Amino acid sequence: MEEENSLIEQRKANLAALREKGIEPFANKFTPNETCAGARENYEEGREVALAGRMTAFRTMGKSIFLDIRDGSDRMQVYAQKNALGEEAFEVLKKLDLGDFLGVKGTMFTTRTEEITLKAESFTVVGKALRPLPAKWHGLSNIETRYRQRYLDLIANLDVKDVFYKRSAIIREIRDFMHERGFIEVETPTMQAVPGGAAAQPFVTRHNALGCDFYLRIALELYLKRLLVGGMDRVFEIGRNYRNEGISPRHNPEFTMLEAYQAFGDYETMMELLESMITRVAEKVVGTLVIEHKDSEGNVTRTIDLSRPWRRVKYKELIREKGGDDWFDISPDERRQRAIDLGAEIAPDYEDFEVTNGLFEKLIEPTLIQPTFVTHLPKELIPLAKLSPEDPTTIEVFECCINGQEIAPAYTEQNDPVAQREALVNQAGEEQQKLDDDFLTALEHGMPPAGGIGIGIDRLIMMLLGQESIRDVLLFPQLKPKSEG
RNA sequence: GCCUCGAUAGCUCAAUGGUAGAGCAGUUGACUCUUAAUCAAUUGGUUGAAGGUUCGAGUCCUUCUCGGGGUACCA
Repeated sequence: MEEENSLIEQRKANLAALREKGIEPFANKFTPNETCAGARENYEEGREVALAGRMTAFRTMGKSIFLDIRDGSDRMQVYAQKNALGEEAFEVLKKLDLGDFLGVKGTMFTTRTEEITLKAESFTVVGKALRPLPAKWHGLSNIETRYRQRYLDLIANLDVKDVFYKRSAIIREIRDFMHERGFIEVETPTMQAVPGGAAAQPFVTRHNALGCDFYLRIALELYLKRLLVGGMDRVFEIGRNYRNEGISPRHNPEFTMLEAYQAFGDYETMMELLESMITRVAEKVVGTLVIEHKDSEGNVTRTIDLSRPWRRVKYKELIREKGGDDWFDISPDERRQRAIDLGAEIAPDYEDFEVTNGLFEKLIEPTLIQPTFVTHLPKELIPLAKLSPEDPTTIEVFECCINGQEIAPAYTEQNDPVAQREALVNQAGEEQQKLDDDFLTALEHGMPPAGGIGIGIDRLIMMLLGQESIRDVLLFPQLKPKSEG
């Protein structure tokens, strides 16, 4: 990026040498008639093919050369002989650098070591690499370079590439699933005048022509509910949320969320939806319901069994399990002390329900490795859901935890505009959702009862693919820019 | 934000406070079935940046930059 080094100068010299011979190393066009994988599948001795790819290995044998080219599908060995290509072309080939893009025409054959190989009859240089690629054997392991220059990571580490191919397959399966269930996919504003639907710090941006600030959305919820009011009974959106908060192995400032709303459903409808969706995606993309997470040495560190049915348990039961049967009978001060004694970090300004929730988030959630629907959370925690008739201090919601993380919350959505306004106005705790009057106006026009769910797609993918950091399922995780000089 | 660990050749890594090194790739040469090709020779460094201590600093100290982990914030 900065000053030249000798490796780059060498490659530039090779580029100039090619041009001097009248060869344009960035040829405008070479059209392969097959992929490397296709050529392997359709192998037939003597079959003529044209393949193109990046040269990733180069083994000269005097008057013959073995080299590898790689495209998006696979690798293919190419065999080049001096007397087949002609002396001039052979000399050109010898001056190519690892990383150059090459088109090769020739015929397929099998070497003595039984490797399917393309015997070159002609080749075209279609893209010259002026910088060296990471070493082929040690690969690229510097974490910062892997994230800043993800393209190098994708070239050097095939398992990284596999993660992102699978990420694509997972999202595609999810879309197919939702469409089969009669949901339609919509797109709602990412720039919002009132950032609602969650209580997170937003990013602010400025619209010059309108002369006002907008917020990047922190949730999709309130716009999708407007669509329920409008008669779109089953809607979903897969989109980016932005939260101006800390970065960690489980948090990136922008992350992908799926939210779905189904009119005349409730939180139990959403349980069935989530179980069906995730088990299907796991079977189709990962090929199993038993997910193994491994450490860097390949030892299995945890096994997640997604077989149905998943555990269902009430929030208060889990709290009593961890905090004692009398947890809800003792005084708030005693609860605070007990939470601290148990090892939960409790800030001095926490209100009583936050103390209990601290116990849940710090000491219970991380232990929920197997899929678990935690239901009936205290009403103070979520203002957008309906109270539970059997216990009106709680709401009809679940948080689905897998792999020690919250993967998906779902509610029986509040559709009473008066109760909704009250819940938003009277929110307890530090963080509050902003009051979105346009949303409340929409509710006053009548929203059907509905079940709604939000699925953290990145965390879901981490769980399914055994990745320990959200950065390893995001192609370009957020990093601080390198300062100049 | 706080705590902590780290940054050495293109890549992966060494180097008691005492001459900055290895493998790979690169360069030159040999070789028409190699595939981490092999063999021979060889180039390559402002040790993340700036100061300081010392006869002497990659190594010790201070500040800064970037990154990893933890923690706080994230209903």
